[in-house]
Amino acid sequence: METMTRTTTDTLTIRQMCDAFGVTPRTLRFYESKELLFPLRQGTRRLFSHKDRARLTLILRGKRFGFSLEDIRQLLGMYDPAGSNAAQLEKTHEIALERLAQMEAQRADLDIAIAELKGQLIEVQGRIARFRAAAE
Amino acid sequence: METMTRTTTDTLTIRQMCDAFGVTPRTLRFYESKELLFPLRQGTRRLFSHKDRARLTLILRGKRFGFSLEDIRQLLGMYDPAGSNAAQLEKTHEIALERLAQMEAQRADLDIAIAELKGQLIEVQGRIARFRAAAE
DNA sequence: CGTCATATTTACGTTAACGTCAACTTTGAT
DNA sequence: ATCAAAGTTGACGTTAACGTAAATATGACG
Repeated sequence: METMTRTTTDTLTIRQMCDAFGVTPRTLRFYESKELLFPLRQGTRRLFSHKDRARLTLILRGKRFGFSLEDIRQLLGMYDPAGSNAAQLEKTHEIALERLAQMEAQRADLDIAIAELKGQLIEVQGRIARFRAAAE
Repeated sequence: METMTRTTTDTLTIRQMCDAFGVTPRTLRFYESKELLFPLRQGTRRLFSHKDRARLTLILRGKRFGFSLEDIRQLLGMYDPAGSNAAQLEKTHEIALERLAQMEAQRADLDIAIAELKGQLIEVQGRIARFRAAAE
């Protein structure tokens, strides 16, 4: 039969987590070691909560934007209730403002790049067409 | 028709290039070794043309989007007159279409991330405000 | 109970993208 | 002519972000 992972809890094993997000166990353990994820333990085994899943979503998205794991770790502080003192909150706020500016700049940059790439695409298509026309 | 002997440097030395783009000599030499740049030589010294500058602009932008140098190298093929045969052009076209899709996906993703980040910012600002209110 | 799949820790290996030195050579200015 | 500045080629070092392999543990199942 199948291994019935009938989980009454809303936590995922490391394998379920990997399947859900398309990453390897090594990656999840690595992220935990870097304090990006904080899975619970059932004995020695990791159990990933909903919160971990939310964080992993943000981590992977951040990576797609070219952010380093350290950048991402600091950003994740915002989603934590951990900011228990004023100084912490202030710093988190500062970092977030900085990242926001970064991302908006990146967005503008991206628009330019997309426009240019489209232009070049048309160019290349033209060259291909002329190639074909000359081929007969 | 036109005279072409000018003293105005149409090319830049490696140092001028570094100052203009905020990179190190090592980086430029590295990019050359990876066939991303093709500076001319005056004896043993490198001279960077306008074309090299255009390419470097694209390289640095690509990096900001999280593309690898290899990804970027392939994309740069589009800006070359090097696509001398049909197969080459076709492949370049294919790669460009792929990157374009990637970038448009990234843009959509970025919009979501920006919106979420703004939401969290408001949250954090609220927490800070409450902290201050409680501090008196 | 023994087996098997799944998990864990430890630790060394790998790739990309440069940094950093060392040991020349070249060139412009004095 | 010389001397410092700027440039060159190796070649080894470094960091981030994992990969990979070995030895061990644990829990479910027949």
